[in-house]
Order: sequence, then structure tokens, then C-alpha cells
Amino acid sequence: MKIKVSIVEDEPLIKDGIVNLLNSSEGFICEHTYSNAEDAILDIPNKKIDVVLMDIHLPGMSGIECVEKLKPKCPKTQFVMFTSFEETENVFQSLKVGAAGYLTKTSQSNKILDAIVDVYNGGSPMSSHIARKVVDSFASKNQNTNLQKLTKREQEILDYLSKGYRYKEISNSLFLSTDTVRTHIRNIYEKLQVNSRVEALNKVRN
Amino acid sequence: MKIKVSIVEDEPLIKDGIVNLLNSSEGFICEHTYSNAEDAILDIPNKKIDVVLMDIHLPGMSGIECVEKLKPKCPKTQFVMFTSFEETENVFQSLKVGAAGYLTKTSQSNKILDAIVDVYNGGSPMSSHIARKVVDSFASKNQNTNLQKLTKREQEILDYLSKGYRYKEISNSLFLSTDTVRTHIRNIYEKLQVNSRVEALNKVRN
DNA sequence: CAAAAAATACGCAAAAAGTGGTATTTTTTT
DNA sequence: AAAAAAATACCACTTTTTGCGTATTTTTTG
Repeated sequence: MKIKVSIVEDEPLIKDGIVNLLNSSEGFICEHTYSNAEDAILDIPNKKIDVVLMDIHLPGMSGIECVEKLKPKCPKTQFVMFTSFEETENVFQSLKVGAAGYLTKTSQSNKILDAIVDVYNGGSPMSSHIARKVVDSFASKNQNTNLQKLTKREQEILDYLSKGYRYKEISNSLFLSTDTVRTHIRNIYEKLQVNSRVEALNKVRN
Repeated sequence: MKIKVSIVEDEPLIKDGIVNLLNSSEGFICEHTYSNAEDAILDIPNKKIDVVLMDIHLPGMSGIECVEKLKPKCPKTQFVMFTSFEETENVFQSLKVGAAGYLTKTSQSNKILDAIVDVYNGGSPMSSHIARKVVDSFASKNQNTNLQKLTKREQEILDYLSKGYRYKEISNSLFLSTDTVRTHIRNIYEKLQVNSRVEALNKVRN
């Protein structure tokens, strides 16, 4: 089984280079290529492509937008961004909209093939620097200063609020009177400077 | 400038091995070690450690919890998890609570030193497989099937709900009657099978 | 063009949430 | 031991949300 690869790249030299590399390597096949995002969006959903190499800088629609549109239509297809330099912010954005990894255009042939096999097997090829950005973006949400203002009990009750429980349901769950629950909630709102559940949750869930 | 490293590991053989490796390598120094999470929590905040190697499986409190407690107190210190095998779920959890990367205990000496330098320089050493898990966890939030059930207008109104707006505030913002807003919200709840704002938001915000 | 979907709107009633005041007991901190 | 903070509880009142029914106009789709 060969890995079916497509490439979206406007520079013919680079595109042809990659196509040659793929078709002359064992285990890869590249039959469809596109020189802009618009064409790719129209055609890729009709082919069953395993891996798409996507240039970030394209004429017209960017490669990032292109992934954003394509990924929902082809959830099984893996997208690997193809960048000139290590453009941290762009790569980061790409991962957010559904790309699985990225490659720099200066990579050596074997690195490129490795990366394609890697995404195909469920990995995310990326530098450790980008990896850190990604890790940070979902780790930071822990030490929430607003949450720390609340007492244990208040945090517990807020947790029930976040599940959509009613006062009565909370009081039953915690064996308290509803009035006590109301008091706690009033204090929570006071501390967080809000006047409703949703606002309170927004304050603690960044 | 040497990189100051600490290690939290209950197995003396492994711990001593690492300490030896570090102190006999150029650019590293390891003066403080701990054989359990509790001791580490008490002492590490007092030292200015650059990188902590943290075993996941410790007697008593786990290494994951240990990072969770320590990271807020020492935001500049980088934590690298130290695992026996590639335990995907545990590593993933560790990253969530503040670790920057991980190492397997079977790594070769030079890989270990490389990883320490890497985190110290702002990278996140990890396999491409773990990287994918991390990427997925923050990318998935896009094609939310529940959100897709809603019409444009309904999504727009849900967006206001998510900010804690009242019916009146929403209708004023959109130049609608509050009754129309109510109807939309009723339909949103119907489609999402919920009976309150918070529940609706939970359905679309995974 | 006909049918379906989406967006608009009104009314009534009940349930839930939010506001304000007050107070006692338990736990923690100084 | 005294003071402060946290957890508990009750009452009265207002505002907001939710539930259910119905209906017209506009837009989209087959």
C-alpha cells in the first residue's frame, strides 16, 4: 500500500521536485497537485488522499485557510504545512485549524519522506520549539488566579454550576439547604465581580 | 553558566546514574535530589532550579501531582517527565499540569542531556506521537458537530449567550424583539437537547 | 414554482436565578 | 484566647429564564 500524497504549492520548481521525490521513492505516490488553494478545495475532497503537503504562502487564499476549509470535509486526510522558514505563528495557527504537523522547505529528502510516514502513522512532525508553543497554549489554563480567590466549597459549587445544575440539584447533591447554596453563589459572584452563572464560568475558564 | 538540574526519583540506582551523568558532563550541575514528591514540594521552591527531571511513578504522591503543585510556585523551572515506557496518557496529563516535555528512562545519555538543554532553551522534547495528541486536543474544537446543527442566526445568538447577555441585551444588540430571541433560543435548546444556557454552552464548547 | 427551512413575532404561566438583609456555628488564623 | 474567615441557614422580593402554543414573512432548496 502506497501512501497517496498531494501537494499544494505555487512554485513549479518546488512542486515538481517534491513530485519527483515522491514518485521515485518506494511507498509513495503523488498523482494530484495544485498550484493554489481554491483548486485544491474543489478537488481534494473527491480524491482519497492520505497526506497533503500544503504551502502556507499561496497566491489568493492562504494555505492555512485552505486547511481550515478542507479538514472538515476530509477528516482522514493528514495535512502537513510546508514553510520557507520556521514561521512559528503561522505554523501554530495551522495546527489550530487542523494541520497535523509541518516541514520546512529546506528539509532534506529523507526528512520529508520521514515526516510523511510519520503523520500517516498518527504522529505530528514538528520541532521541539513549536511543540512547546502548543504545550503552553493548553497548559497555561491551570493556575487561574480567579479560581484561587474562591474557597474550596465555593469552587465545588462553581463546579456544579458549570454542569448546569440548578440550586435545588446542587443542594441535594451536597446535602445543604438551597439557601446555603444561594449564599455561596452570591459570594462567588461578589468575588468574581459578576452577576450570572455564565459570566462566572467565563471568568474561571479563560 | 551551568544548567542547574534536580531529579525526583525513588529508585536509587537510576537517580544516582543520572546525577553522575550530569555532574560529569560539561554544562550541567545536579546538587539536589529527592526520592519522593512530598520532599520535592517542600524544597524545590527554595532552590533556583532550571530543570527538574520528574519520575511519574513515585511512592505516595505521583510525579504528575507534584508538577501540578510545584509549577505555579516555580514558573521559571522547567519540568521534564521521566517515564519507564511511553505512557501516552500520563505524559499527556503531565503536559496539561505544566510539564514541558518528557524522556523515557531507556534514553541514551546524550539524548537525556539534549532534552535538558532543549527545555532549558524553550523547547518541548517529546515524540511525534505525543505531539499529535497534544495538537489534536486543541485542534478538535473546530468541527463541532453540535454547532453545525445550528443555523447562522442561532450560532450568533448562542455566541451572545456565551458572553452572559440577557435576552433584552441580545435583542437590543441585534435589533430584534426579545420574543424572537426567545424563539431562537428555544430552537437552540431543542436542537442541542438541553434546557439551559450553561448546558447549551457545554455542548458546543467541548 | 412549490415545499421546506429560517427568521421574525406575540401571549401566558411557571420555574429558576439573582439581590439584599441577617444570623449562627464551625474552622482557621493570628 | 480572640479575631477572622468559611460554611451554614432563613426570609422577602425582583428579574430573568424557560416551557408551550401559535403565526407571518423571507430565504433557501428541490
